[in-house]
Amino acid sequence: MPRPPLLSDVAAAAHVSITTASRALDPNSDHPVKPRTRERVQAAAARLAYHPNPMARALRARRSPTIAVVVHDVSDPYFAEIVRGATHEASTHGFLTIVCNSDRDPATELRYVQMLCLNRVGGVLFAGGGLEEPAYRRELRGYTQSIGEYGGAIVALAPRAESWAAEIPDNRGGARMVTEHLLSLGHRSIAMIGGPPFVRTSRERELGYLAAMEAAGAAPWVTTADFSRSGGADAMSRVLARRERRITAVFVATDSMALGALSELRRRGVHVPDDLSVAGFDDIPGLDFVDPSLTTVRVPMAEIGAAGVSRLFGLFDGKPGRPRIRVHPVDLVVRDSTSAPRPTRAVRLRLTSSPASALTTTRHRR
Amino acid sequence: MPRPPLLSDVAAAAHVSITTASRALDPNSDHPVKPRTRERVQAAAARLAYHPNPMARALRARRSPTIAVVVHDVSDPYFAEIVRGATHEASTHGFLTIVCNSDRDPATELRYVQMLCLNRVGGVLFAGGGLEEPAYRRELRGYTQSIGEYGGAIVALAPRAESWAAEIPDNRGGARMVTEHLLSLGHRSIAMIGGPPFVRTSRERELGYLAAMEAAGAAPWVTTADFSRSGGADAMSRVLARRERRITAVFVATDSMALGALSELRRRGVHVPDDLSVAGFDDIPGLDFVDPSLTTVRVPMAEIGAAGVSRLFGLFDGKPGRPRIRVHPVDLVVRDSTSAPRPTRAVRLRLTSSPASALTTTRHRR
DNA sequence: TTGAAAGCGCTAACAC
DNA sequence: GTGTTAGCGCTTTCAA
Repeated sequence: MPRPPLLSDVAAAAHVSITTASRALDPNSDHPVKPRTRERVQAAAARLAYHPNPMARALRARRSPTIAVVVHDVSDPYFAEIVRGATHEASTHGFLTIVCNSDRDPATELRYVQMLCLNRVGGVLFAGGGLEEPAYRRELRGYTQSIGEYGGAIVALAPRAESWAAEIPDNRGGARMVTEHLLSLGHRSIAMIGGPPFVRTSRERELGYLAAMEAAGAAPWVTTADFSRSGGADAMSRVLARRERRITAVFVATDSMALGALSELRRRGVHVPDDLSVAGFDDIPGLDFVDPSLTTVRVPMAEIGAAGVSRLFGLFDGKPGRPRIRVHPVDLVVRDSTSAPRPTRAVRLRLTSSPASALTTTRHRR
Repeated sequence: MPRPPLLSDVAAAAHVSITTASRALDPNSDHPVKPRTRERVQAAAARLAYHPNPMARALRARRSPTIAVVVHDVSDPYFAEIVRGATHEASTHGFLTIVCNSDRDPATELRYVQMLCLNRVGGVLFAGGGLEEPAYRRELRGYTQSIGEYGGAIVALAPRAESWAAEIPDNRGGARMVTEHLLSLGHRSIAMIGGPPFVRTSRERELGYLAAMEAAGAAPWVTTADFSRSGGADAMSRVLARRERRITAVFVATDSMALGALSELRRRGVHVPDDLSVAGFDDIPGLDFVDPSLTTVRVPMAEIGAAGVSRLFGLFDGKPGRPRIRVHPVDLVVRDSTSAPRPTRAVRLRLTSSPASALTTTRHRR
């Protein structure tokens, strides 16, 4: 196989100059080209199987046909799903997707963003939350600013302090919804295992929980953990250790932590949902296969990844899109890990007085 | 912030030509440069925070400082781990990593590889197995060949028909090991749920199982499924439906399928490991948190991803590395899903009595 | 030891 | 409508 065909080959084959060939092949060009000439060029290009060299283009356009996704951890199903959605969408635009795994380390993330900036990627998706730390934010700002200067776009897929365009799940609404589900089953004593307090997603989910609890006149109780399975397990121990009041249900801020929590409960012989109801958040793949299958809030992760990419392309074309922050609706998915609390006297009273037809209202959208 | 500094800025600041500046800054250049000049240039570069433009370099070098990983599905923990290992290693070399998600669709994979080829990526890691289909192989060969022609490297991370350099897990040895573990516990009637027969990884794992069974004089029995959880669940039904001979243990070719199999057993009230021992393969993250925790074969997925990238860099430097196929050792990880077989009677009772009562307990299956 | 000049493959002023 | 020319930012002949 000889060297790949160049634009000059096409031009020669069609008996036109390189410029004309370029124009005839560029669909976005508004420069006039005689229809017959265009045809000839296109035919030649097709015959030679010509494909423009993206690097030469990129050098000239000062921007490469790639987008990047910055995640905390690709092995986390939440981020993996986002990456899947994003790569798919990007490929439909003829863009390649670079994945940067920060390992939750600010320095690593910063190094990546610098490389992205140097490489003039078309756009960057920040899939996870950012630190509030001033030094980090300042340096990040420097890079993202220069990305903006050469025409690159930035979109956040989680709530952040930076005022970027964003495509985020309805964390607060979802948390309220799942808490209300628990309340409607008759639970009053509902604890929450939240994510790290300095992450905005954690805060939003906590706010939803608090709002629902307050509206119901129930007393909230929150403990936090990192987003890991083992963190969830440890937090669950803390919930169980609490003696002031018997907890009958726990809302866990992410499915990963909920999985850890479930395993801890199993270890201790606490039956779910009979002894304790547990609900998660995200609906990562495979929850149908755990025992008991986990009630959770479905976040359209892949769709959010794809929407982020679409947003990026919108920004290229100069349309910022409003609102700046687009919130994606989430669904409550009721499975087997939640049920009415075990009939202690007080609880039974409530159940009989209020028609708790919870299961019929399970899949409302917001 | 003004425009990023160019090599010409550095040259001007150091009072040398851009040629000299380029040479002074290039560590691989063997062209002589007076030490004092070099120092001056380096100082200027540091002062201006100069970073060479990768796109300009790439255009000239006809190769970009990126590698790509082609996976079947990033959401599959197996591939996600490989991606994690690969991106990490690539970043230590200053390379960015492109992720291509084929969705197990040959046409999609082919489109991606073409884009990679056009974009002159430095190297490509094929993380999954390939099809045997001639048309697919021919077209793929065309692309990979031209990748080779411009100096790009290719490495496989799973056994393939193509004669590329490869870094693969010891599928056969691992399968033998886990089957021997089952045999040593006293099992004789061990079924296997294999992967798709046209995937080499499946075949290798099956070969390991068969070898162990044969060596023990035990009769093998294999059924296959795609690599999904639901496929594993269905296959487990088939195992249980088998009546010719009582199965006491099942080796499942991947953890994902094993997870599906476990959920099916739970649904039917078959206790693991008392009624049936189950072992998987891969050791994807989170297996400690399922119930019962799964005995499996640990594949160093992230290490294989990283080794693939190292291999790529070795190939750049012209050292093919031998052997062409490097096999990574795997470990048996014994957890709670395997134990000695129960006395005959009890098992038969459970197995025959369970299926009917099972269906009532399922709710949300997809 | 240094520098001038010619590209890498493409796009876009600016003529004609 | 078409072509000529000048770069995008860098590396590498070739000459001095």
